[in-house]
Amino acid sequence: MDVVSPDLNSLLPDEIMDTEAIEDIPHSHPDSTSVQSEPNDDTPVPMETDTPMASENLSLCSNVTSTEPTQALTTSAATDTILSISSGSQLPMSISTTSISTSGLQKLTAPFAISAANHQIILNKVASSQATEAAKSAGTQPQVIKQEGQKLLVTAIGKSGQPIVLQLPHTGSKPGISQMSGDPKSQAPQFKVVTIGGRSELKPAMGSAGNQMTTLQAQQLKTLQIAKKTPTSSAAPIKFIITKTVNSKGLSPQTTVSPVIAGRALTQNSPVMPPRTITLSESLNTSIQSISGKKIAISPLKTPSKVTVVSVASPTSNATQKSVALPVNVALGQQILTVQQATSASPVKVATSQNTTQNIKQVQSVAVSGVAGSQFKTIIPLTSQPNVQQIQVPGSRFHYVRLVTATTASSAGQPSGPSTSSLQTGDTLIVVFFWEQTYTALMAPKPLTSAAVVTTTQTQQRLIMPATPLPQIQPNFTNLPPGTVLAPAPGGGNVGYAVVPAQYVTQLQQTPFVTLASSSGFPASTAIQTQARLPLNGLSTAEATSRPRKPCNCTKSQCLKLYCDCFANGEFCNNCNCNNCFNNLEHETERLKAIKTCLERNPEAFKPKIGKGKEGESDRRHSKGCNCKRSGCLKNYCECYEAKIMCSSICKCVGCKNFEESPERKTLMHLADAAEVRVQQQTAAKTKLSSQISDLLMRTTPVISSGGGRMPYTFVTKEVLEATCECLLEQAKKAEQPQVEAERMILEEFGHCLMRIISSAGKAKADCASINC
DNA sequence: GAGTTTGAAACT
DNA sequence: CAGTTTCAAACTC
Repeated sequence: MDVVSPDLNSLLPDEIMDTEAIEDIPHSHPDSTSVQSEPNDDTPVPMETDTPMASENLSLCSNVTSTEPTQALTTSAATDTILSISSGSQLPMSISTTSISTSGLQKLTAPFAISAANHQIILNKVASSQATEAAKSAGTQPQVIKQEGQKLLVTAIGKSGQPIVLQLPHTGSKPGISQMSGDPKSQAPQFKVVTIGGRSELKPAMGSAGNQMTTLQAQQLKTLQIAKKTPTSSAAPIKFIITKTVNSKGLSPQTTVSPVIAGRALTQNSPVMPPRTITLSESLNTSIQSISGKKIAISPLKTPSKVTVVSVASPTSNATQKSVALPVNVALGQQILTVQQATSASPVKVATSQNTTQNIKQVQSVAVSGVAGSQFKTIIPLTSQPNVQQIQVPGSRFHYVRLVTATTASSAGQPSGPSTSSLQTGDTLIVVFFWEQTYTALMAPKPLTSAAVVTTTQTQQRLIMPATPLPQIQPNFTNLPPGTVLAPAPGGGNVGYAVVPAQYVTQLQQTPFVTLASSSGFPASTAIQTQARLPLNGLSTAEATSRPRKPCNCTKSQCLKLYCDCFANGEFCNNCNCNNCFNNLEHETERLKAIKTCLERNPEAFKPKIGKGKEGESDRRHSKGCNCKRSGCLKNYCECYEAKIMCSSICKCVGCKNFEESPERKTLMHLADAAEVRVQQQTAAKTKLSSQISDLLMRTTPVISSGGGRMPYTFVTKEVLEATCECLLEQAKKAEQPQVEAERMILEEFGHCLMRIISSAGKAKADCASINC
């Protein structure tokens, strides 16, 4: 019953394999700077990242010591079941994924239970009903996972400053997370949604001891929630999908990453100190492995502060996937941002479907499934998860889900209630993971170009991160230019992450492939709108309008060098005049590489050259100083002058006239000020005129945009035009002569027609038939 | 708009 | 690190 293959055992650290030992390991304090449990150097740790840091182990395993390897579940006919476990390290986890065969599950006399010990999340089967009892004692409704035909979806939610911690209290033999009482005979596929993250009130579900809970609370542990799903008609094996794991503070020993099949994790690892390494890993390793009774390390969290990002299912086809590790390191000062994508070398089996989606809806969870039967499902716990908000974008096939903490959601003016899901099969889910309020996400062009992207490698999801320094990742993370694409999707990578400041989303929205900007129906209270101030209906926000950017004209640099102002400012080229531009989402790989190169050359390449003084502009100065020789620093060639600051001692300019007492400078400044005043006056006049016109239109058409009213022009339908023309012709016939009189009558009639149209529009009763001569 | 000037960025 | 080249913006005509 407890089966762990010898090979697997050899790969797993002792802490994982020996649950008894794990239980005995005391919890370390969150603030503790010492690692209480060091990884066993002698034991290869498959999921270990290359960073020798303390980490936490997230494991799916049996709480029972595996003494019967031969009992490992063998692949059954129903091979849909996939237990995906990913490694966050660049080293592909050989045991990263595990498939659970239905037959194997049937062998289990006891249901699976998720237990945690020694900061490890252990999904194991329970040999007794203790788990159920424990859960009941904890006051939680026992969650049942069918042994057959069920899919277990595990996800996690992170929050700003408090990444999800995949840590569970030492439950020992009393896993209280989920209890099983499934009907072994049931062939109907069922879903179990394991939500890691969310509210603290769910912690009792963990079934952990009181002291353990304390540890968990201190660690801001996110709870596991297993939602029962109604069985579906088709028999399907259990599918484990761990989408995200975050560890805010590492108390426990080793290991790293923990993403899953389609899960992706951005983990920031640091022993106890601020993380030195940021690992954004996508683990698509889907090596199917038997799990019955085995201990399976899902993804050990290697270090304390881990920020796991998102996890949108990456649709996979039935085709065999290649195991590809695509580490992309972005130098961030001393940090290394690692992006890893790994696909499974083994055929990925996907289960499906609309039934799944519907079932998930029943549990108020969001499942994203691919199309054509080959899909992947992402679990997004919406149920009783105040920190999850679905963002509906009318007209878009893509669904956005915002994962925020309650605090963030509240500050963002989010509705308190959980959002419901309306995802359909084939839809693409975009998870917006907010650490800060400025987080937002957008979809890459590729998914929009083809429906197949949903299930193929073209699918990309991007995480947009704020330009503002992240408490967890700063300061090095700030070196990343806004718009940095963290995870390219080279060679058909399924997922990509883009780090883009929210303020630039507006810019991106203006691009053809951005879909967030949509018509009415976009929730005004959504995070994206409130936080990123996304333009609506193509209208630029005040922020966008106040920040005009000159289009570049690059011809040779591909806009991937600092010659390009767009690139230098961390922006994507948009409406530029550049040629062969690579500064866009379509060239994520190249752009990322260029950014990396620039950062290697100058870690502060993307930092503002003009530092802000602490007390007003007088303290503003160029970070490097200028080197002007001929311009006298009184032309825009000079970066100091261009920034409207005076040269400082660090400048190496020759013949500088850009100093306080310079008469030339004063003259130029006066001229510039005068010109600026004129421009402002002109702008104000235009704005006033525009406002007056708008006001006039509003008065004439009071219901143009409210209450489902239609825009005035929408009333000018073909029928209306025809009727109007008939009226004019009729009037012309009446007039006959003289010509001047005819023209007058025609114009008058035209005016009458217009008035009728306007009147109809105003009454929101557009009826073309009403305009009759 | 074409050509020139300029200085930062990139390169050696 | 200095010198040179490349580049694109600023500028001039």
